[in-house]
Amino acid sequence: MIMLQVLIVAEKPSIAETVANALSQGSYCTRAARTSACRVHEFQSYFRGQKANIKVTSVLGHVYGFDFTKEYNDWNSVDAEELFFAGIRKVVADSSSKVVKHLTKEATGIDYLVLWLDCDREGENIACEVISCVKDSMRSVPVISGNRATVFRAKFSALTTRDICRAMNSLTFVDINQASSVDVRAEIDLKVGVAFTRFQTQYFRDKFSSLDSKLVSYGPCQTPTLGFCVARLDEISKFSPETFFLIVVNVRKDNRTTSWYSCRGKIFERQVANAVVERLNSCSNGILGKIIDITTTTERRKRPLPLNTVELLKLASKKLKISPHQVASVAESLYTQGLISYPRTESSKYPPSFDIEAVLSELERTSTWFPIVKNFRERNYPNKSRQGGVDKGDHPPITPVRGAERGSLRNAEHERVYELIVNCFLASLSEDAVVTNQQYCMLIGREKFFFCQRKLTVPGWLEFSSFTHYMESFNMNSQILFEQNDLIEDFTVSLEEMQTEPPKYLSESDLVGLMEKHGIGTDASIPTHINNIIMRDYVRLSSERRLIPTQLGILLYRGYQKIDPQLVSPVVRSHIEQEISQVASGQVDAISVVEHCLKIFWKKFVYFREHIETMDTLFETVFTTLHSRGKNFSLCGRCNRYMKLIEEKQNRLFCMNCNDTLRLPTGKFHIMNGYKCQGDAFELVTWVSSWGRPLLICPKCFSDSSSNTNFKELEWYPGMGCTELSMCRSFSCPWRQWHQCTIGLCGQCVQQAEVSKSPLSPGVLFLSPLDSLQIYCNRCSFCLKFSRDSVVQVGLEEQTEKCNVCHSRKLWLETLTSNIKQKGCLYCDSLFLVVLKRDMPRRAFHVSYRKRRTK
DNA sequence: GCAAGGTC
Repeated sequence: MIMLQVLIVAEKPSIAETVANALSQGSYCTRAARTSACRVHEFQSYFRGQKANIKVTSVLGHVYGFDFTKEYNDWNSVDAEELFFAGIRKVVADSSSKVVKHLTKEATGIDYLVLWLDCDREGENIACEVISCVKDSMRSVPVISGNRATVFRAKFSALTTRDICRAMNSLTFVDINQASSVDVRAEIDLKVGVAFTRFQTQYFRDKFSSLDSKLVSYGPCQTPTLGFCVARLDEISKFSPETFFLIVVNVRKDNRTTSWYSCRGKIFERQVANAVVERLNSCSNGILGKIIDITTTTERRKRPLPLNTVELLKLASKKLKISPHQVASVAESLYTQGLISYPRTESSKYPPSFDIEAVLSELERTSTWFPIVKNFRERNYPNKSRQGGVDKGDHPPITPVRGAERGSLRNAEHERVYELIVNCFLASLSEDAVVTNQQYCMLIGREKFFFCQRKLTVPGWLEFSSFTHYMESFNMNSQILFEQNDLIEDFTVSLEEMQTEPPKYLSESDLVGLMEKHGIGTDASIPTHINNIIMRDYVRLSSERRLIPTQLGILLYRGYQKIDPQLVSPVVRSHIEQEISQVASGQVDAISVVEHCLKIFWKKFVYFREHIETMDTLFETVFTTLHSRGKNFSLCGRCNRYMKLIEEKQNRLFCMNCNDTLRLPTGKFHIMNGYKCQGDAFELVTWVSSWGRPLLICPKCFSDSSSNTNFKELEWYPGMGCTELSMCRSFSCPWRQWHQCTIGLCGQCVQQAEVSKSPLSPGVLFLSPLDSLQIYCNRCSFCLKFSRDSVVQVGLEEQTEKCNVCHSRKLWLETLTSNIKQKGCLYCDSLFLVVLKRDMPRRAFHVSYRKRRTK
C-alpha cells in the first residue's frame, strides 16, 4: 500500500504543535527546519482512509505583503496622485523570506495539503499565500475544491483534541472570497495611506521651517485614532464650568462627625441655596433633626469576565500604568516563555473544554501562589465563570499556563503583567462582591438630608491584589449610628460652593475602548496605532498617562475637518469594512470594491490637494513659515535671486520668489561665489559634513536626488558631490570633474592597507577648495596644514604633470622667503620638507605600493 | 521614509 504524504500548515508554531499532538495522540517526532521557529512535527496516521505520513508545520503570520512596484518608490519623481492607479505587487514580508523556502521544501512530493490557519479572514488569506508557495512542489496538482481536491482547509472552533480531530475529519475548502477581501483592504489602505502621507509630508515640510517632523503621516486607522484624542480636547475646551451649591449638615454623634447632603442635590442658583441655609439657621434653635427613613439595599459587583486582549490592554494601562504597546510586548514575551496562554484573543468566555483545574494546580506548585489558591479552594471555588462573554473558538481567554514565583521573572513589568493575568483568572472564577448600602434620611424643618453608609459584605473577587484598591471606597468597619425616629440635636448647616469639572483627556484605556467600539484596528494592531500617533508627535503622553494632542496633531485634525471631515471620522473606516464584508460573503466582487473605494478616496485626495491652502492659515499661527526666516545665501537657478538658507534640523534653501524649497544635508554650508551648476544654473555651495570634509554640491541636484541616497553610508572623495552620486544631470559640467583638486594616493592609507591587508583602496589627497593651505585625505584622518607664517600659496599645476617616482601630481609652492613659485612633488621633493619641517608620511610605503601596482 | 494586517 502506498503511503500518502500529507502536509499540514498552521498560522503559528504553537498551533502546529498542538495539532500534531492531538492528531498523533502525543506520539510525534519534531525536527528543526530552515526557520528555527517553524519546526516540523511528523507522525504516521490515516488520511482519508489511507495510511499516511503526516507533517505539521507553520508559517509566522502573513507570508506576503503588498507594495508598489519599484518605479513608484521615488518620492520626487512620482506624483502622489499617481499612486491611486499604480501597480502593486505581493512581496515576501521581511520576516518570511525563510518561510517561503521552508514551505517549498516541506511540500516537495506531498499528495495533500491541509491548511490549518486561524479561522478568520486573515487566516483564509494566509491559506492562499501558503498555496501559492507550495503549488509547484506538490506531487499532485493542487486542486482547491470538489471531489478531486488535494488542498483542504481545517475549520476548528477550539484547540482541544476532540475539536481538532473533528476538524480533521470534516475538512472543507479554502474560502476564496474571504481571502480576497483581505487583499481588498490591503490595497485600499496602502494606496490611500501612502498617497496622503507622501503628499502632506512634502507639502508641510517644504512650507514650514520649524516643523521638524520627518513624516506627516495619514492612515485610515491612525488618523481616526488621533481624531478621538482631539475630539476630547474639544470637549474640554468647550466646557464652561458652572458654579453649584451643596447644602451640607454636619452631625456629631458619639464623637463622630457625619456629613449629610440635601436631597435637593446640586443647586445652581446662589439665592435659592442661601435662602434654604438661612431658613435652616434661623430656626435651628430648638429645631431637631429626625431620622425618618432607613433603607438598606444590596448591590452586586459582578466578577470580571475572562480576559481578552483588549481588556488586558485597558486594565494594564489603567492599573499598572503600562502603555498598550508595552503590554502587548510583555504579554508576547510571557507567552513565548510558556507562562500564559496566547495573548491575542477576542474570547471572553472559557470554552466548555477549558481545564480550570489544570491551571490551578500549576499555580499551586509555586510557593507564591500556593496559599492564595488554597484559600481560593477552601471557599469552594472555582465558580463557573460569569454568564456572558463570547467564545470565539480559536484562542481561549488569556490565562496563566504555568505558575511563576514572585521575583523570578525577567523584570518588574513582566512580574506585574503576569500577576494581573493570574489575578484576573482567579477573579473570573470567584464570587461576585456584594455591597450593602444603608441610606438614612433626616428631616430638618421641611428639608430632607441623606447620609449613606456603604459596606462590603462579600468581598469576593475584590480580594485579589489587583483589585483591592476598589475596597478602599467602602467603610468596612462602620457601625450603624442611627436608628429610626432618632432625634438629632448637635448639627451645623453650611453651604459648599463647587464647580462642575470638565472631562479629562483620554487615557490609553479610554482610547483602546473607543477604537474597539468603532472598529478601528484589531486587538493586535490597536497598540501599534496608539504608539504611532505618539511617535509621530501628534499626541503626547502626560505624567498621568493621558493622551494630550500636540499642536501638530490639533492642526492636522482641524485642517482635515475644514477640508474634508470624513478624513478623520471613524465612520469611514467602518464603511470600508462593510464593503469588504460584502466581498467576504461573495455578494460583491473584489475588483469593483477596490475600484469604488479608491475612486472615492482619489476624489477626496484631489479635493484635499486643491484646498490644502486652507490648512496654511492654521499652520502659520503655530509654525514659522520659511518666508520669515533664514539669511540670503546662494543664487536660485531659475530667477537668479538669492535663496534663504534655513539651518534647522532639516537644512533647507528657500527661494521666496519661486516659492520652492531645496532640501540640504546635515552640516555647515559655505558659499562658492559665482560658481554655478552647468545643468540647472543654481549656485554651487560647499557642504562641510560631519566628517569634516568640504564637498562641493549643487543644492538643486542634491535636493532632487537626496531621497535615494544614504549619505552616511557613502565614502567621500573629491568631486563626489557633483559626480559620483549621480546628482548632477549635466554631463558637460566641469564640476563633475572635480579632480582638479586631487594630488595622489594618500601615504597613510597605503601604509594602513599594508598592515591590515584591507581590501579597500587607499584614499586620495586633495587640496581643500576652501583653503588652499590645507590638504586632506578623503578617507583617513590625514590632514596637512601649511603654516601661514612661511607659506603664501600652494596650488596644483594646471598641466597634470606627475612625479616620475610616485605618480603624484606636482604642486607649486610660494613661500614668504622666496617669492617665486617653485614646483615639486609633495612626497619626493625636498621642497616641501623645508616648509613642513618634516618628511611626508610613509613615503617609502607609498612608493613600494605604487611600484607593486604598476608591475 | 509612506498603510494595516498577521507573527516572531
